[in-house]
Amino acid sequence: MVDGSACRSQRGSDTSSSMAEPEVLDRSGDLDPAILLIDMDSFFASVEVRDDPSLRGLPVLVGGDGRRGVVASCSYEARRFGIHSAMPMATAKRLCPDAVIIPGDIPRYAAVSRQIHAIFRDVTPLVEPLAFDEAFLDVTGARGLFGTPKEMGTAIRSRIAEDLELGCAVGVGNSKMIAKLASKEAKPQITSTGVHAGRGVVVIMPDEVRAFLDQLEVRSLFGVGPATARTLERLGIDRVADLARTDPSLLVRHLGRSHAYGLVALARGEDDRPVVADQESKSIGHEETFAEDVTELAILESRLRRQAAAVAGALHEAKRRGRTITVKLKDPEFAIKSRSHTMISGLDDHAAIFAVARALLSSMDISQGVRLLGVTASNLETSDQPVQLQLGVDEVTEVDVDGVAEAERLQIDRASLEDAILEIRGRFGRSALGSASMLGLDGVVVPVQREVPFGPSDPA
DNA sequence: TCTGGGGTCCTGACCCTG
DNA sequence: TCTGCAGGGTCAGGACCC
Repeated sequence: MVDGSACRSQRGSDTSSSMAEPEVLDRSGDLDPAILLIDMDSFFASVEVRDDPSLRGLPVLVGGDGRRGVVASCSYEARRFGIHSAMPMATAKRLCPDAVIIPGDIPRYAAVSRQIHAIFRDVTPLVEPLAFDEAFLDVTGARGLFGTPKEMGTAIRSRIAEDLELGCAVGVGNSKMIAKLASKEAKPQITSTGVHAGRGVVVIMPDEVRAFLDQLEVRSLFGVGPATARTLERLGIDRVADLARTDPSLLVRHLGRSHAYGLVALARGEDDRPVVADQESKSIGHEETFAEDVTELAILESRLRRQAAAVAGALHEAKRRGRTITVKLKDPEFAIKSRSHTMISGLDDHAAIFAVARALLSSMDISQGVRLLGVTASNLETSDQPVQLQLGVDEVTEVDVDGVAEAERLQIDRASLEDAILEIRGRFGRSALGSASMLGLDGVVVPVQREVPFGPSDPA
Protein backbone atom coordinates (compact mmCIF):
# COMPACT_ATOMS: atom_id res chain seq x y z
CA MET A 1 0.00 0.00 0.00
CA VAL A 2 1.23 3.37 -0.78
CA ASP A 3 0.20 6.74 0.40
CA GLY A 4 -1.59 9.92 -0.28
CA SER A 5 1.62 11.78 -0.65
CA ALA A 6 0.91 12.94 -4.11
CA CYS A 7 -1.99 14.81 -2.71
CA ARG A 8 0.41 16.64 -0.49
CA SER A 9 3.30 16.77 -2.86
CA GLN A 10 2.68 20.30 -3.97
CA ARG A 11 1.74 21.65 -0.59
CA GLY A 12 5.18 22.35 0.64
CA SER A 13 6.31 24.09 -2.49
CA ASP A 14 3.23 26.27 -2.38
CA THR A 15 4.04 27.82 0.91
CA SER A 16 7.52 27.06 2.07
CA SER A 17 9.52 28.29 -0.88
CA SER A 18 9.00 31.87 0.09
CA MET A 19 8.83 33.69 3.35
CA ALA A 20 6.14 35.98 1.93
CA GLU A 21 2.54 35.38 2.91
CA PRO A 22 1.23 32.61 0.67
CA GLU A 23 -0.98 34.00 -2.02
CA VAL A 24 -4.52 32.69 -1.71
CA LEU A 25 -6.43 32.38 -4.95
CA ASP A 26 -10.00 31.24 -5.22
CA ARG A 27 -10.24 29.19 -8.38
CA SER A 28 -13.15 27.11 -7.25
CA GLY A 29 -15.70 28.92 -9.37
CA ASP A 30 -13.96 29.29 -12.71
CA LEU A 31 -13.03 25.73 -13.62
CA ASP A 32 -15.22 22.89 -14.89
CA PRO A 33 -14.83 19.68 -12.92
CA ALA A 34 -12.28 17.62 -14.86
CA ILE A 35 -10.35 15.80 -12.14
CA LEU A 36 -11.40 12.27 -11.30
CA LEU A 37 -10.43 10.34 -8.20
CA ILE A 38 -11.02 6.65 -8.68
CA ASP A 39 -10.97 4.57 -5.53
CA MET A 40 -11.39 0.79 -5.57
CA ASP A 41 -13.85 -0.70 -3.07
CA SER A 42 -12.00 -2.60 -0.29
CA PHE A 43 -9.40 -3.55 -2.86
CA PHE A 44 -7.40 -6.43 -1.37
CA ALA A 45 -10.50 -8.09 0.07
CA SER A 46 -12.41 -7.67 -3.19
CA VAL A 47 -9.61 -9.34 -5.18
CA GLU A 48 -9.69 -12.26 -2.76
CA VAL A 49 -13.47 -12.60 -3.03
CA ARG A 50 -13.35 -12.36 -6.81
CA ASP A 51 -10.75 -15.13 -7.01
CA ASP A 52 -12.57 -17.34 -4.49
CA PRO A 53 -16.34 -16.92 -4.92
CA SER A 54 -17.00 -19.07 -1.86
CA LEU A 55 -16.01 -15.98 0.16
CA ARG A 56 -18.80 -13.89 -1.33
CA GLY A 57 -21.03 -12.39 1.36
CA LEU A 58 -18.65 -13.31 4.16
CA PRO A 59 -16.69 -10.99 6.45
CA VAL A 60 -13.19 -11.19 4.93
CA LEU A 61 -10.10 -9.69 6.56
CA VAL A 62 -6.80 -9.33 4.72
CA GLY A 63 -3.76 -8.80 6.88
CA GLY A 64 -1.24 -10.30 9.25
CA ASP A 65 -2.65 -12.82 11.67
CA GLY A 66 0.35 -12.78 14.00
CA ARG A 67 0.41 -11.31 17.47
CA ARG A 68 0.97 -7.83 16.10
CA GLY A 69 -0.85 -8.03 12.80
CA VAL A 70 -3.31 -5.43 11.60
CA VAL A 71 -6.14 -5.37 9.06
CA ALA A 72 -4.88 -4.17 5.69
CA SER A 73 -8.25 -4.45 3.99
CA CYS A 74 -11.67 -5.85 4.84
CA SER A 75 -14.89 -6.59 3.00
CA TYR A 76 -17.95 -4.46 3.58
CA GLU A 77 -19.54 -7.37 5.38
CA ALA A 78 -16.72 -7.15 7.93
CA ARG A 79 -17.16 -3.38 8.24
CA ARG A 80 -20.67 -3.97 9.54
CA PHE A 81 -18.98 -5.26 12.71
CA GLY A 82 -17.07 -2.01 13.12
CA ILE A 83 -13.89 -3.39 11.60
CA HIS A 84 -11.74 -1.04 9.53
CA SER A 85 -8.30 -1.09 7.97
CA ALA A 86 -5.34 -0.52 10.32
CA MET A 87 -7.30 -2.06 13.19
CA PRO A 88 -5.28 -4.62 15.19
CA MET A 89 -6.21 -8.06 13.91
CA ALA A 90 -6.79 -9.26 17.47
CA THR A 91 -9.43 -6.54 17.94
CA ALA A 92 -11.03 -7.40 14.59
CA LYS A 93 -11.23 -11.09 15.53
CA ARG A 94 -12.86 -10.16 18.80
CA LEU A 95 -15.48 -8.06 16.97
CA CYS A 96 -16.12 -10.78 14.41
CA PRO A 97 -14.86 -14.21 15.49
CA ASP A 98 -16.25 -15.86 12.32
CA ALA A 99 -14.33 -13.60 9.94
CA VAL A 100 -12.23 -15.26 7.24
CA ILE A 101 -8.64 -14.14 7.61
CA ILE A 102 -6.36 -14.10 4.55
CA PRO A 103 -2.66 -13.23 4.83
CA GLY A 104 -2.62 -11.24 1.60
CA ASP A 105 -0.69 -11.51 -1.64
CA ILE A 106 0.88 -8.16 -2.50
CA PRO A 107 2.38 -9.23 -5.86
CA ARG A 108 -1.08 -10.40 -7.02
CA TYR A 109 -2.69 -7.12 -5.91
CA ALA A 110 0.08 -5.21 -7.67
CA ALA A 111 -0.65 -7.10 -10.90
CA VAL A 112 -4.37 -6.26 -10.67
CA SER A 113 -3.43 -2.68 -9.88
CA ARG A 114 -1.42 -2.50 -13.11
CA GLN A 115 -4.47 -3.71 -15.05
CA ILE A 116 -6.61 -1.02 -13.43
CA HIS A 117 -4.10 1.73 -14.17
CA ALA A 118 -3.87 0.55 -17.78
CA ILE A 119 -7.62 1.16 -18.07
CA PHE A 120 -7.12 4.66 -16.67
CA ARG A 121 -4.41 5.37 -19.22
CA ASP A 122 -6.73 4.38 -22.05
CA VAL A 123 -8.66 7.53 -21.14
CA THR A 124 -5.86 9.98 -20.29
CA PRO A 125 -2.08 9.89 -19.90
CA LEU A 126 -2.43 12.20 -16.91
CA VAL A 127 -2.78 9.52 -14.23
CA GLU A 128 -1.29 10.14 -10.80
CA PRO A 129 -1.31 6.91 -8.74
CA LEU A 130 -1.94 7.41 -5.02
CA ALA A 131 -1.90 3.76 -4.08
CA PHE A 132 -2.52 0.32 -5.55
CA ASP A 133 -6.22 1.06 -5.44
CA GLU A 134 -6.49 4.77 -6.05
CA ALA A 135 -5.49 7.37 -8.65
CA PHE A 136 -6.21 10.90 -9.80
CA LEU A 137 -7.02 11.41 -13.48
CA ASP A 138 -6.99 14.77 -15.24
CA VAL A 139 -9.44 14.33 -18.11
CA THR A 140 -9.44 17.93 -19.30
CA GLY A 141 -7.91 16.94 -22.65
CA ALA A 142 -10.10 13.88 -23.09
CA ARG A 143 -13.43 15.66 -22.98
CA GLY A 144 -13.77 15.96 -26.74
CA LEU A 145 -13.05 12.27 -27.20
CA PHE A 146 -14.94 10.52 -24.44
CA GLY A 147 -17.72 12.88 -23.36
CA THR A 148 -18.17 14.61 -20.02
CA PRO A 149 -16.03 13.73 -16.99
CA LYS A 150 -19.08 12.08 -15.45
CA GLU A 151 -19.54 9.94 -18.56
CA MET A 152 -15.86 9.02 -18.46
CA GLY A 153 -16.06 8.09 -14.81
CA THR A 154 -19.11 5.94 -15.48
CA ALA A 155 -17.40 4.24 -18.43
CA ILE A 156 -14.23 3.51 -16.43
CA ARG A 157 -16.31 2.09 -13.63
CA SER A 158 -18.21 -0.16 -16.01
CA ARG A 159 -15.05 -1.39 -17.66
CA ILE A 160 -13.39 -2.24 -14.35
CA ALA A 161 -16.54 -4.12 -13.36
CA GLU A 162 -16.75 -6.02 -16.68
CA ASP A 163 -13.06 -6.72 -17.30
CA LEU A 164 -11.83 -7.23 -13.74
CA GLU A 165 -15.03 -7.95 -11.79
CA LEU A 166 -14.18 -5.30 -9.22
CA GLY A 167 -16.06 -2.29 -7.89
CA CYS A 168 -14.89 1.27 -7.51
CA ALA A 169 -16.12 4.73 -6.62
CA VAL A 170 -15.50 7.80 -8.76
CA GLY A 171 -15.38 11.35 -7.49
CA VAL A 172 -15.36 14.27 -9.92
CA GLY A 173 -14.41 17.80 -9.03
CA ASN A 174 -12.49 20.82 -10.20
CA SER A 175 -9.63 20.07 -7.80
CA LYS A 176 -7.94 17.05 -6.29
CA MET A 177 -9.44 17.72 -2.89
CA ILE A 178 -13.01 17.97 -4.18
CA ALA A 179 -12.60 14.87 -6.35
CA LYS A 180 -11.27 12.98 -3.35
CA LEU A 181 -14.12 14.07 -1.08
CA ALA A 182 -16.66 13.35 -3.81
CA SER A 183 -15.34 9.79 -4.15
CA LYS A 184 -16.10 9.19 -0.49
CA GLU A 185 -19.70 10.20 -1.17
CA ALA A 186 -19.79 7.68 -4.01
CA LYS A 187 -18.74 4.71 -1.84
CA PRO A 188 -21.10 1.94 -0.71
CA GLN A 189 -22.85 2.84 2.55
CA ILE A 190 -22.95 0.69 5.67
CA THR A 191 -25.97 0.99 7.94
CA SER A 192 -27.50 -1.10 10.66
CA THR A 193 -29.62 -2.79 8.01
CA GLY A 194 -26.71 -3.85 5.82
CA VAL A 195 -24.45 -2.79 2.99
CA HIS A 196 -26.08 -0.53 0.41
CA ALA A 197 -24.73 0.21 -3.04
CA GLY A 198 -23.27 3.67 -3.25
CA ARG A 199 -23.91 6.27 -5.92
CA GLY A 200 -20.86 5.06 -7.82
CA VAL A 201 -20.06 8.38 -9.46
CA VAL A 202 -20.47 11.72 -7.68
CA VAL A 203 -19.82 15.06 -9.36
CA ILE A 204 -19.42 18.24 -7.34
CA MET A 205 -20.02 21.27 -9.57
CA PRO A 206 -18.14 24.51 -8.80
CA ASP A 207 -21.25 26.26 -7.49
CA GLU A 208 -21.85 23.35 -5.10
CA VAL A 209 -18.37 23.34 -3.56
CA ARG A 210 -19.05 25.79 -0.73
CA ALA A 211 -22.19 24.06 0.50
CA PHE A 212 -20.56 20.66 0.11
CA LEU A 213 -17.55 21.62 2.20
CA ASP A 214 -19.53 23.46 4.87
CA GLN A 215 -21.40 20.32 5.93
CA LEU A 216 -18.20 18.32 6.53
CA GLU A 217 -16.26 17.80 9.72
CA VAL A 218 -12.77 19.19 9.66
CA ARG A 219 -11.44 15.64 10.03
CA SER A 220 -12.61 14.99 6.46
CA LEU A 221 -9.96 17.28 5.01
CA PHE A 222 -6.80 15.79 3.62
CA GLY A 223 -4.03 16.58 6.08
CA VAL A 224 -6.21 16.59 9.19
CA GLY A 225 -5.34 13.50 11.18
CA PRO A 226 -5.95 12.75 14.85
CA ALA A 227 -3.32 15.21 16.14
CA THR A 228 -4.41 18.14 13.99
CA ALA A 229 -8.09 17.39 14.68
CA ARG A 230 -7.39 17.53 18.43
CA THR A 231 -5.55 20.83 18.06
CA LEU A 232 -8.37 22.36 16.01
CA GLU A 233 -10.97 21.05 18.43
CA ARG A 234 -9.14 22.76 21.31
CA LEU A 235 -9.44 25.98 19.31
CA GLY A 236 -13.18 25.44 18.86
CA ILE A 237 -12.91 24.46 15.20
CA ASP A 238 -14.63 21.22 14.30
CA ARG A 239 -16.40 21.97 11.01
CA VAL A 240 -14.84 22.86 7.69
CA ALA A 241 -17.03 25.96 7.68
CA ASP A 242 -15.39 27.12 10.93
CA LEU A 243 -11.93 26.56 9.52
CA ALA A 244 -12.76 28.44 6.31
CA ARG A 245 -13.69 31.50 8.37
CA THR A 246 -10.48 31.38 10.43
CA ASP A 247 -7.58 33.73 9.83
CA PRO A 248 -4.72 31.30 9.04
CA SER A 249 -2.19 33.53 10.80
CA LEU A 250 -3.97 32.68 14.07
CA LEU A 251 -3.25 28.98 13.50
CA VAL A 252 0.44 29.29 12.66
CA ARG A 253 1.50 29.01 16.30
CA HIS A 254 -0.44 25.77 16.72
CA LEU A 255 0.05 24.05 13.35
CA GLY A 256 3.11 25.59 11.76
CA ARG A 257 3.03 28.04 8.91
CA SER A 258 2.68 25.70 5.94
CA HIS A 259 0.07 23.50 7.53
CA ALA A 260 -2.00 26.45 8.81
CA TYR A 261 -2.21 28.26 5.46
CA GLY A 262 -2.60 25.02 3.54
CA LEU A 263 -5.52 23.76 5.62
CA VAL A 264 -7.42 27.04 5.58
CA ALA A 265 -7.01 27.19 1.82
CA LEU A 266 -8.40 23.66 1.49
CA ALA A 267 -11.30 24.55 3.77
CA ARG A 268 -12.07 27.46 1.46
CA GLY A 269 -12.06 25.13 -1.52
CA GLU A 270 -8.79 26.52 -2.87
CA ASP A 271 -6.66 23.75 -4.29
CA ASP A 272 -4.81 24.23 -7.56
CA ARG A 273 -2.42 21.29 -7.32
CA PRO A 274 -2.06 19.69 -10.74
CA VAL A 275 -2.35 16.00 -11.51
CA VAL A 276 1.23 14.87 -12.04
CA ALA A 277 1.95 11.62 -13.87
CA ASP A 278 5.15 9.59 -13.58
CA GLN A 279 6.33 10.87 -10.21
CA GLU A 280 9.51 9.18 -9.01
CA SER A 281 9.84 7.87 -5.47
CA LYS A 282 11.80 10.04 -3.08
CA SER A 283 12.77 7.23 -0.75
CA ILE A 284 12.87 3.45 -0.68
CA GLY A 285 12.76 1.58 2.58
CA HIS A 286 12.03 -1.67 4.30
CA GLU A 287 10.93 -2.25 7.89
CA GLU A 288 9.48 -4.98 10.03
CA THR A 289 7.75 -5.34 13.36
CA PHE A 290 8.97 -8.26 15.45
CA ALA A 291 6.60 -10.72 17.04
CA GLU A 292 8.50 -10.14 20.32
CA ASP A 293 10.61 -7.15 21.32
CA VAL A 294 14.29 -7.78 20.51
CA THR A 295 17.20 -6.73 22.71
CA GLU A 296 20.03 -8.74 21.17
CA LEU A 297 22.23 -6.71 18.84
CA ALA A 298 23.18 -9.80 16.82
CA ILE A 299 19.54 -10.49 15.94
CA LEU A 300 18.95 -6.87 15.02
CA GLU A 301 22.03 -6.82 12.81
CA SER A 302 20.89 -10.00 11.07
CA ARG A 303 17.49 -8.42 10.31
CA LEU A 304 19.19 -5.20 9.31
CA ARG A 305 21.30 -7.09 6.79
CA ARG A 306 18.20 -8.59 5.23
CA GLN A 307 16.48 -5.21 5.13
CA ALA A 308 19.53 -3.58 3.56
CA ALA A 309 19.43 -6.30 0.89
CA ALA A 310 15.75 -5.63 0.23
CA VAL A 311 16.39 -1.90 -0.08
CA ALA A 312 19.38 -2.49 -2.36
CA GLY A 313 17.26 -4.74 -4.55
CA ALA A 314 14.56 -2.11 -4.84
CA LEU A 315 17.14 0.57 -5.60
CA HIS A 316 18.62 -1.61 -8.35
CA GLU A 317 15.18 -2.19 -9.81
CA ALA A 318 14.53 1.53 -9.83
CA LYS A 319 18.06 2.28 -11.10
CA ARG A 320 18.57 4.68 -8.18
CA ARG A 321 21.09 5.15 -5.38
CA GLY A 322 20.43 6.66 -1.97
CA ARG A 323 22.71 9.32 -0.51
CA THR A 324 20.98 9.29 2.88
CA ILE A 325 20.61 6.08 4.86
CA THR A 326 18.24 6.16 7.83
CA VAL A 327 17.78 3.52 10.50
CA LYS A 328 14.50 3.69 12.36
CA LEU A 329 13.45 1.79 15.42
CA LYS A 330 10.37 1.74 17.57
CA ASP A 331 10.72 0.91 21.24
CA PRO A 332 8.17 -1.05 23.31
CA GLU A 333 6.50 2.25 24.27
CA PHE A 334 6.00 3.04 20.56
CA ALA A 335 8.51 5.87 20.65
CA ILE A 336 10.18 6.12 17.24
CA LYS A 337 13.89 6.91 17.09
CA SER A 338 15.88 7.43 13.94
CA ARG A 339 19.47 8.02 12.97
CA SER A 340 20.55 9.03 9.51
CA HIS A 341 23.70 9.75 7.61
CA THR A 342 24.15 11.52 4.29
CA MET A 343 27.02 10.69 1.98
CA ILE A 344 28.50 12.59 -0.91
CA SER A 345 27.52 9.79 -3.31
CA GLY A 346 24.60 7.42 -3.20
CA LEU A 347 24.68 3.71 -2.35
CA ASP A 348 22.85 0.83 -3.97
CA ASP A 349 25.07 -2.01 -2.81
CA HIS A 350 23.46 -4.10 -0.07
CA ALA A 351 26.72 -4.61 1.86
CA ALA A 352 27.50 -0.89 1.69
CA ILE A 353 24.01 0.05 2.86
CA PHE A 354 24.30 -2.51 5.63
CA ALA A 355 27.67 -1.10 6.72
CA VAL A 356 26.17 2.39 7.17
CA ALA A 357 23.01 1.04 8.77
CA ARG A 358 24.98 -1.06 11.23
CA ALA A 359 27.08 1.97 12.16
CA LEU A 360 23.91 3.98 12.75
CA LEU A 361 22.31 1.20 14.79
CA SER A 362 25.41 0.97 16.98
CA SER A 363 24.85 4.61 18.01
CA MET A 364 21.31 3.89 19.21
CA ASP A 365 20.05 2.71 22.57
CA ILE A 366 18.42 -0.72 22.26
CA SER A 367 18.48 -1.60 25.94
CA GLN A 368 14.69 -1.15 26.28
CA GLY A 369 14.07 -3.59 23.43
CA VAL A 370 13.14 -3.00 19.83
CA ARG A 371 9.65 -3.52 18.50
CA LEU A 372 10.28 -2.40 14.92
CA LEU A 373 13.44 -1.97 12.89
CA GLY A 374 13.79 -0.47 9.42
CA VAL A 375 16.19 0.95 6.87
CA THR A 376 15.41 3.63 4.32
CA ALA A 377 17.43 5.14 1.50
CA SER A 378 16.50 8.69 0.52
CA ASN A 379 18.06 11.65 -1.25
CA LEU A 380 17.90 9.41 -4.31
CA GLU A 381 20.06 9.94 -7.38
CA THR A 382 20.15 8.00 -10.64
CA SER A 383 22.57 5.10 -10.61
CA ASP A 384 24.43 6.27 -13.72
CA GLN A 385 26.01 9.11 -11.76
CA PRO A 386 29.67 8.48 -10.86
CA VAL A 387 30.55 7.52 -7.28
CA GLN A 388 32.23 10.45 -5.51
CA LEU A 389 34.96 9.49 -3.05
CA GLN A 390 34.32 10.87 0.40
CA LEU A 391 37.63 12.29 1.60
CA GLY A 392 38.07 12.99 5.29
CA VAL A 393 34.87 11.30 6.33
CA ASP A 394 32.63 13.15 8.77
CA GLU A 395 33.72 13.81 12.21
CA VAL A 396 30.68 15.89 12.99
CA THR A 397 28.27 13.02 13.25
CA GLU A 398 28.34 10.28 15.79
CA VAL A 399 28.28 7.66 13.07
CA ASP A 400 31.05 5.12 13.14
CA VAL A 401 33.48 6.56 10.59
CA ASP A 402 34.87 3.13 9.78
CA GLY A 403 31.40 1.98 8.83
CA VAL A 404 30.91 4.82 6.35
CA ALA A 405 34.40 4.35 4.86
CA GLU A 406 33.72 0.63 4.52
CA ALA A 407 30.42 1.37 2.81
CA GLU A 408 32.16 3.61 0.31
CA ARG A 409 34.80 0.98 -0.47
CA LEU A 410 32.15 -1.72 -0.85
CA GLN A 411 30.03 0.44 -3.14
CA ILE A 412 32.94 0.94 -5.53
CA ASP A 413 34.38 -2.60 -5.38
CA ARG A 414 31.08 -4.32 -5.85
CA ALA A 415 29.23 -2.21 -8.40
CA SER A 416 30.04 -4.46 -11.37
CA LEU A 417 29.68 -7.58 -9.23
CA GLU A 418 26.11 -6.68 -8.35
CA ASP A 419 25.24 -6.41 -12.03
CA ALA A 420 26.67 -9.87 -12.69
CA ILE A 421 24.75 -11.35 -9.77
CA LEU A 422 21.52 -9.78 -10.96
CA GLU A 423 22.10 -11.21 -14.42
CA ILE A 424 22.68 -14.73 -13.02
CA ARG A 425 19.55 -14.51 -10.93
CA GLY A 426 17.62 -13.12 -13.89
CA ARG A 427 18.60 -16.17 -15.96
CA PHE A 428 18.38 -18.90 -13.35
CA GLY A 429 15.88 -17.61 -10.80
CA ARG A 430 15.94 -15.82 -7.48
CA SER A 431 17.22 -18.78 -5.53
CA ALA A 432 20.17 -19.40 -7.86
CA LEU A 433 22.50 -17.31 -5.74
CA GLY A 434 22.10 -16.23 -2.13
CA SER A 435 24.00 -15.36 0.99
CA ALA A 436 24.65 -17.77 3.83
CA SER A 437 23.38 -15.20 6.30
CA MET A 438 19.96 -15.36 4.68
CA LEU A 439 19.68 -19.13 4.68
CA GLY A 440 17.06 -20.70 6.86
CA LEU A 441 17.87 -23.75 8.97
CA ASP A 442 16.83 -25.94 6.08
CA GLY A 443 19.27 -24.29 3.75
CA VAL A 444 16.55 -22.47 1.81
CA VAL A 445 17.02 -18.76 1.14
CA VAL A 446 14.60 -16.81 3.30
CA PRO A 447 12.49 -14.78 0.90
CA VAL A 448 12.42 -11.03 1.12
CA GLN A 449 9.76 -8.94 -0.51
CA ARG A 450 11.79 -7.79 -3.51
CA GLU A 451 14.44 -9.01 -5.87
CA VAL A 452 17.58 -8.94 -3.77
CA PRO A 453 21.20 -9.08 -4.88
CA PHE A 454 23.68 -11.05 -2.80
CA GLY A 455 27.42 -10.82 -2.76
CA PRO A 456 30.56 -12.69 -1.84
CA SER A 457 31.09 -10.82 1.42
CA ASP A 458 28.21 -13.01 2.51
CA PRO A 459 29.85 -16.28 1.48
CA ALA A 460 27.23 -18.39 -0.24
C1' DT B 1 -4.87 -8.76 23.53
C1' DC B 2 -3.67 -3.31 20.97
C1' DT B 3 -1.78 -0.39 17.44
C1' DG B 4 1.75 -2.83 10.06
C1' DG B 5 4.37 -1.26 6.21
C1' DG B 6 5.77 1.97 2.84
C1' DG B 7 5.79 6.27 1.86
C1' DT B 8 5.80 12.09 1.88
C1' DC B 9 6.26 16.49 3.91
C1' DC B 10 7.18 19.85 7.55
C1' DT B 11 9.61 21.88 11.45
C1' DG B 12 13.15 23.28 14.61
C1' DA B 13 17.80 22.85 16.01
C1' DC B 14 22.28 22.90 14.73
C1' DC B 15 26.36 23.49 11.94
C1' DC B 16 28.96 25.30 8.15
C1' DT B 17 30.10 28.72 4.79
C1' DG B 18 30.50 33.07 2.51
C1' DT C 1 41.30 39.11 12.16
C1' DC C 2 36.96 39.10 14.38
C1' DT C 3 31.95 39.34 14.49
C1' DG C 4 27.28 39.05 12.96
C1' DC C 5 24.12 37.53 9.66
C1' DA C 6 21.79 34.92 6.10
C1' DG C 7 21.22 30.88 3.64
C1' DG C 8 21.71 26.07 2.88
C1' DG C 9 22.34 21.33 4.32
C1' DT C 10 21.77 17.82 7.72
C1' DC C 11 19.51 15.53 11.37
C1' DA C 12 15.75 13.93 14.32
C1' DG C 13 11.14 13.82 15.24
C1' DG C 14 6.18 14.47 14.30
C1' DA C 15 2.12 14.08 11.51
C1' DC C 16 -0.24 12.35 7.83
C1' DC C 17 -1.96 9.10 4.02
C1' DC C 18 -3.56 4.47 2.17
